Amino acid sequence: MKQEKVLYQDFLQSKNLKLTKPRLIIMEAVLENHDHFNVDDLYEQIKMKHKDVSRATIYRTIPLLIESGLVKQSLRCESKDIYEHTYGHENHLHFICTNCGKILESSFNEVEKLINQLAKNENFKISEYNLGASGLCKDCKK
Amino acid sequence: MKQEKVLYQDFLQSKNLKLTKPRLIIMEAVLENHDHFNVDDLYEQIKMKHKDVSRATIYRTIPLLIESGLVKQSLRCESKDIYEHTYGHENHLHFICTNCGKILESSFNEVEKLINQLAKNENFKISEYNLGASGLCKDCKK
DNA sequence: ATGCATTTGAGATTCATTCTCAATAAAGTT
DNA sequence: AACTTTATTGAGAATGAATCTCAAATGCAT
Ligand SMILES: [Mn+2]
Ligand SMILES: [Mn+2]
Ligand SMILES: [Zn+2]
Ligand SMILES: [Zn+2]
Repeated sequence: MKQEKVLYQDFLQSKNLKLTKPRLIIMEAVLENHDHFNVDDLYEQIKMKHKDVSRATIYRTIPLLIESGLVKQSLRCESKDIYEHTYGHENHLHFICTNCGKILESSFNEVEKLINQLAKNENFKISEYNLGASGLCKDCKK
Repeated sequence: MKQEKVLYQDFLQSKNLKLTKPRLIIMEAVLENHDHFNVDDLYEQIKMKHKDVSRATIYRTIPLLIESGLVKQSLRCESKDIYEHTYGHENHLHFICTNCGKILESSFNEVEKLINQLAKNENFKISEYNLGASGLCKDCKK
């Protein structure tokens, strides 16, 4: 919790970026949110808390959160980019139900190893995994 | 080559969809294209051949090609949806270079097995895999 | 050929994301 | 605490991919 905050602040300083109120508000919202979220979700979440930040600023700040390692762009849903906060969350893959939209997560230690091997064969340096599948969840299967 | 054409025609008939000139032109363009392509790529490719089809029709036809199993939505690049034709192409994963944009492909038989197992644990029925990673290709690594 | 339902093309529309720019806030200096 | 400099913000305009609309064209069964 504190850890991530410090990480972000250090990141901003190292880039000579100012520690502004909106940047802190957005970071806190992101850390509080343990789901997959899009920009509008964040915007509403922040408004609920009686804080206020414009959409433009959220759009501008997300790349910073990504570069600092707190957030990852994870999926696309309903033609919107979806994010999730990653610090402290293990790498995982997504099973997306095409019927109800539910997103299941599943950890992928072994898969990771295999993919690393494939990347090595290609002489490719992975910086981010993007693994998933779509189909039907157990409830929608019948 | 013929195989796919027949498959597509059968699909259209089974859905009571008409076998129109634009639908055939688009299908042929897709089959000739062994790369990853977006709608504009297809549009230009078709225009080169002195054929003519509107963008609107391409947008409308791609879902049909996907449903018929000839095409798969594969990636997003420069905020455009990217497709590739799948019939006859083995399942594969994508390594995308964040520096030069190059896309490497790598087959994933073993990975597939592991993911199938994970899906089984979740009682999830996979209909489409979506596997990849971003990072630096061998040329951009230095 | 004729008639009817489907499909097409052109342009309008939508909507997520990015951009612009005047007003504001951060942070360093006196 | 007031002053300076420079980055950042908010509001709304702009962009652009994808979708929609509707009159004209086409496929297809008779
Ligand atoms: Mn997730
Ligand atoms: Mn591919
Ligand atoms: Zn479901
Ligand atoms: Zn590269």
